[in-house]
Amino acid sequence: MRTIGYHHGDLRRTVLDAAVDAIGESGLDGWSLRELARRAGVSHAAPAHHFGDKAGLLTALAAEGFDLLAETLKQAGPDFLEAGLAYVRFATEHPVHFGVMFQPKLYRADDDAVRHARERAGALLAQGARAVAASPAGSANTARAGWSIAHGFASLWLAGALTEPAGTDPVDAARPVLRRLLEG
Amino acid sequence: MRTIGYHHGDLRRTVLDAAVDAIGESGLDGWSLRELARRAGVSHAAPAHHFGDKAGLLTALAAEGFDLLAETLKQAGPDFLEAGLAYVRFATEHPVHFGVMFQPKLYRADDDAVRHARERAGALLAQGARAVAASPAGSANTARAGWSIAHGFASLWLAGALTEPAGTDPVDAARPVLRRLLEG
DNA sequence: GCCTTGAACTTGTCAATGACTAGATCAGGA
DNA sequence: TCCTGATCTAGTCATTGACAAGTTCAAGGC
Repeated sequence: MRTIGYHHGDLRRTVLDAAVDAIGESGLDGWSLRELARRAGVSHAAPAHHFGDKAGLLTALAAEGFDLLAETLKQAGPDFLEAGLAYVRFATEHPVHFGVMFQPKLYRADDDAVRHARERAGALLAQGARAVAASPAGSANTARAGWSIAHGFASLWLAGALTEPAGTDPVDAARPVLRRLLEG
Repeated sequence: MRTIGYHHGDLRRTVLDAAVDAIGESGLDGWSLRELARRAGVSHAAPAHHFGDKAGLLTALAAEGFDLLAETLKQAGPDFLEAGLAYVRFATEHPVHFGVMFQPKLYRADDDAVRHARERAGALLAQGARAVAASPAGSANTARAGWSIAHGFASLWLAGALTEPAGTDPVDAARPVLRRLLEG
């Protein structure tokens, strides 16, 4: 990969990574395409070639996020608790992706790449959530309950709403919480 | 209340409402202070007098949101299921407030009004979540589980992630899901 | 009735941004 | 060698957020 000269060589990835950094530092409002271009050392219009506009960049981020989530869920297997913990791990390890993914108004949710990745993750998610279903009658609601509790815990954790001792691992903190759904 | 003349009479509320409308229509990126000023029929700098800057406006929105949530929870009483459904109702009836509240990077989370309102809502929330706790030992985690499942369901609903028949009431849809936490 | 005071709002301004257009550079294949 | 498409630069314009300074108005003291 070349880093100097007319052609950057890997601008798309570089800008994407810079966006994750910038959003992670300053939130979803604290970044600009021009700032990303400056970080990458290219002209202010270069990112537009790869992403079109701001929404296009977030669309790419969302698609990447659903892909990463699908991979994480795949490795966790079909067990509910493992899938739920994997969900929390993904969210806390990729907070920017997670934050963008579930705000469809920020990007083009009907984009092909996004839709495909989302469906792939959705299938794996349903598989994990189905594992917690006792009675077939309530399986749909049980699946929703499983997704909700994992998603809710991750969201609250990222929002800083859960007061935990500093240094606590979010996955460790999530385990006894997710278990509550199994025990009653 | 006067609507014409040099003094608007109720600019703060008008701009706040306009912000909710604008964000509801175009998302958290699709609005500007100047657009809100135009909608309210005042000069482009008028909103700044009440909110300082963009983050100031979102801070006011967040504070209002926590207040509204506290009221809703108060009416629901200490029962977990009722509190959880009230939480979902609040989120779906005030999606913009809800969306802002749990993105602390968008506003000044250490603002006095916000902190006060958040603590008030938090106390009521803990009360509702405690009602689901069976064993005192697990009560902290059970409370977290209750909050997580309600928050998660609301978030996924607002994100359009839950595929329900059109016209379904979110509170009705949430009831059997939240119940899963009680039944196991 | 007059003046003071402060809140509410306007006008003017500037750097920064998003988006667009046209053009330059480069790599690879026919 | 030339052609084609992808990649990036340079230039531009309306819009925006933020700030400074000035204007209007209401309410209360005298």
